[in-house]
Amino acid sequence: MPSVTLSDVAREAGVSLATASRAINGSANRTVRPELRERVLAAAAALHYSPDANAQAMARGRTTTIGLIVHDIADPYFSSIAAGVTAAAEQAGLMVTLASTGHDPEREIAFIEVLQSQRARAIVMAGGRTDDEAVNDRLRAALAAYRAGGGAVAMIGQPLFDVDTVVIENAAGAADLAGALHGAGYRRFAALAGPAGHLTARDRMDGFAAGLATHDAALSPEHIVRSAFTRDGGYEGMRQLLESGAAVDVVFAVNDVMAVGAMAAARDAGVAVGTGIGIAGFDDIVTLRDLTPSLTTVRVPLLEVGTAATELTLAEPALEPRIQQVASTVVLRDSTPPRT
Amino acid sequence: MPSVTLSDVAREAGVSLATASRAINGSANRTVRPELRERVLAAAAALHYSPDANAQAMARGRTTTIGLIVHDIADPYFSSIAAGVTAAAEQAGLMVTLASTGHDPEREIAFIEVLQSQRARAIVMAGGRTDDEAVNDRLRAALAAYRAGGGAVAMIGQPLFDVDTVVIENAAGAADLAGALHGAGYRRFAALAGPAGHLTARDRMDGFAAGLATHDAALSPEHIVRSAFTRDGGYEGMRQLLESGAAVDVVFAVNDVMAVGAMAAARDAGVAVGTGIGIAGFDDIVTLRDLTPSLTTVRVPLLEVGTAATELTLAEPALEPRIQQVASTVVLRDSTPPRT
DNA sequence: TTGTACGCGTTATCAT
DNA sequence: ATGATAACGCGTACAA
Repeated sequence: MPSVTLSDVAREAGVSLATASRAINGSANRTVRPELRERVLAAAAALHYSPDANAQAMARGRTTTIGLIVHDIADPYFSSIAAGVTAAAEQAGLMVTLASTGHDPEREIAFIEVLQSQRARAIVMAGGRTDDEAVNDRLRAALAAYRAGGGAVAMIGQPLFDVDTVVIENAAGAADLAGALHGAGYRRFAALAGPAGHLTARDRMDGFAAGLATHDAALSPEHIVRSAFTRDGGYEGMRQLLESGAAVDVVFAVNDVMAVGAMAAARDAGVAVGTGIGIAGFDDIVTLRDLTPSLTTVRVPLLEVGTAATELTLAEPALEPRIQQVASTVVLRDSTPPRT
Repeated sequence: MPSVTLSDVAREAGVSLATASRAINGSANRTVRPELRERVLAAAAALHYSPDANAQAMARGRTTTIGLIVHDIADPYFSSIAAGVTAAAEQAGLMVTLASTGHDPEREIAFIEVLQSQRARAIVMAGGRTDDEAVNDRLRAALAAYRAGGGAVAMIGQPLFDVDTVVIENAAGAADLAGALHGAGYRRFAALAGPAGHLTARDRMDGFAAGLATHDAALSPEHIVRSAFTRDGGYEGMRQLLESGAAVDVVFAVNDVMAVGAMAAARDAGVAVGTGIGIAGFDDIVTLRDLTPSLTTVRVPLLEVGTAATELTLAEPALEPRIQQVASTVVLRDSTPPRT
């Protein structure tokens, strides 16, 4: 209601609007006498002046907003990334606008358009993509339109959209994991591979298989079960695997939450995780570090992934899309004890 | 760069700016002939027109933004709330601006001011407060200034700031938990009480003690240990408790992540959780539902808390601050098996 | 139903 | 160093 404007401050201080503006934003060349400056600041304080960011955005032609689009902010994978993004954004003096899409590409597109309307400086997009090229094309188009308007974009995951991307070493990490498990004495492998079209899941599976191949081991097709990329998917997949009576000594779940579901399924089936059957995941979700047995996984520095993506969008635009790899490292824990 | 404005669209469609505006925003009384309307929409599509949200905000005098302030978005407690807020916001056609403060009140205040600058419609603030009245007063002042500007505020936690609040039944839930544990046969209680000034921790402790009193049981002071409101705090507190050689059969940690730390400490000390010593938490963090043994806790419907808070801010402003209780319910699990 | 013109709160250009 | 004043992109009385 008592929306006090810069004009009010100027009048109160007995100076012109221009001077008030200069005194307050204190931009580069603040050509304003200290005396007046004080008067203005005092007036502003007295009137409880709060600059209107929207008006500033209009006048300056640029906002102070960065958009973050994730599949599900309640998922620890994404919330860790979000923590990195908010930290980097604050560092840069930006506010982050959060969109949680519930895995719906339509909403991703809608949010991109909204962020474009807000004239957000940049958009960070996280979350595994699928191989649905119809959807991908529309996403590409939305991003292209946004970028045409001067916005920067950074993706997190795999380099799919010809924009700056923070690439998570899914294949390499999974390959390393395969090697480590083989080194620990495991020989009969199975995998909870996630949904068919899921690219992250696919990369991890491919990497795991490649890693096994390095050691003359292999993953027979009947030991690969597909299910949702979620805790319940992991549970269901593991249940099926156990029910099939497959002779397996370790199972790789393509992410930690699926591994958690798998552990639960094993327990429910009376199979001891660790001694009875090994289970490994991917991501190293912090909240899950105290599971029993502790979960073997591949650590992805999610927080840094978030900050890296944010910084990418803030850097000088490059001609070529930048690809920034972040290393993933194997963490062997009790869910895959050495097999003698 | 090729920032196409409404004027461009109007010109392209051969109509006035006003008509273009009416045709596109399609507000209540859209007094525009279908024919022209089509022309405008076609022109907008052809030119890839994207309305400038900032300009709209200025002209309309209100934004489409709601702010969310949390302590740490990576914490599952807050990310669950955030999920509720984003969902409710999308429902209402609003974008949420996220601030993760790292538990720093100074940054909370700073963010409130930024959100005020953005002219955000509302602010949802989550996160336990302390009894530091100096800080609380400054927070109160910042919120008052924001509200004076016409913004709505909803807090999540305890009714501390004379604003609409979604109150989590900390005391009642803890009391119920105490009763349930007593009913399960536990008699020698201990508690990891969190930091001294932490109001949420205090409420839960008070409730727990009250619940015990109902059953003629009690919590002796030497069985109350104070430590950080975190996983590591729980670990450390439990370690101290065990080291002290206290004769205890169940320990109540004032939140789930502390309980997780406590479980880890018990294991490291060779004490079996469940059969050896009972452990209970508070919150029922979803990601933690697959712990072994499964954790007895008090469920707080965090997602609904988030949506409820959001809806409170969007409702017609009331004269009195609204207080909305959300029920918390005891969930007995394997970490506190019946004691015979 | 449509168009004209003003206002929203700032920044920035250009004189002074 | 300071002050008018023109943008910025849009919504909306008011007039036609």
